[in-house]
Amino acid sequence: MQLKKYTDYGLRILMYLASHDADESQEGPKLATIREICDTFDLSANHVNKVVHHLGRLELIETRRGKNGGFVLAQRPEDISLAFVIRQLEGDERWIECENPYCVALPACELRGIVARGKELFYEYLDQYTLKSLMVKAPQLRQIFAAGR
Amino acid sequence: MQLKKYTDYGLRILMYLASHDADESQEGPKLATIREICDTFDLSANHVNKVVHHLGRLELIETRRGKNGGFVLAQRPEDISLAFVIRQLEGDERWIECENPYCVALPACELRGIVARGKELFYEYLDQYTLKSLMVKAPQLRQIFAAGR
DNA sequence: TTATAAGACGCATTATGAATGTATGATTGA
DNA sequence: TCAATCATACATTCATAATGCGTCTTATAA
Repeated sequence: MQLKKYTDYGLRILMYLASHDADESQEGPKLATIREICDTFDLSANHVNKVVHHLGRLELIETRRGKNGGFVLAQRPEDISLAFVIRQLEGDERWIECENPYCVALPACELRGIVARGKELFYEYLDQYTLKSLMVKAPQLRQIFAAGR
Repeated sequence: MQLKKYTDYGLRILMYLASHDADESQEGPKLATIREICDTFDLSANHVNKVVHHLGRLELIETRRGKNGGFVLAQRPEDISLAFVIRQLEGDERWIECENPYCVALPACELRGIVARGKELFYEYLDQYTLKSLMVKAPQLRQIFAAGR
């Protein structure tokens, strides 16, 4: 019972972009690249590649291919809900599996509903927070990220 | 992000025992056996073996070795918190991993605390429920379990 | 006291899925 | 056209959950 690294990477990428965008507010945000992210967080390019692609499909970031390509946030940090990001990247599966294989107790079992409601509470809580909530210490983050490249 | 089958099995075993105990209220509960559980839920004996052992160490059930051995609930269903059972069987790990490998953003990152709090909310919610809460449809469960053997 | 039925428990193996890697295509700018 | 960049399919590795096996210990009945 743990979030996937995949999800973790996605959140880190968004934080990186949020810090990056704020940085260059004058002349519009410069595009970040997969390479940059990998250098900063010491991650595998292939994996980050996939997460970036996924974030693009979710329209959380805008990607641009070709030379000088890259990506930026497609929404304001305060509009990106952590619940949404985590749910999407995790895949929003059931937290407990009752069919497949089928459990005989299922027709009379209360557990499924209880766990499902607990899960919803988790996400409702996360829904109070946005990418902006993660940027409370933005100056420090900018410094960390700048040092990494 | 899903509960382990191990945890699931543990909960099923407890439900089985709760239904079973209530059944024989006259002359004290008869011992259930691993074989019975396996037959009822169609699970592997080896796996159930381990879960039973674990439940015993947690003092949720009393086990008896030797011929005519088996196990019964060691506490009343209303005293067995679902939060406790799930936490223990899951192993109560972090839902997000920030060190190991270490993430550069950690010193300025808000995510860890947010996820940790969400996790606590999940368990606080579960803490409202007990094994007894799972037995709302006890008669139906008894019937299902009886048919299985 | 012996045979047997039960759990205890360590170790080995298998299965699953996350994590990572490789390769190539598509797109864009210089 | 070339090089940089994301897009995407496919393959491989690795971690660990899940399962299996064997043997020990304990308790009871015959």
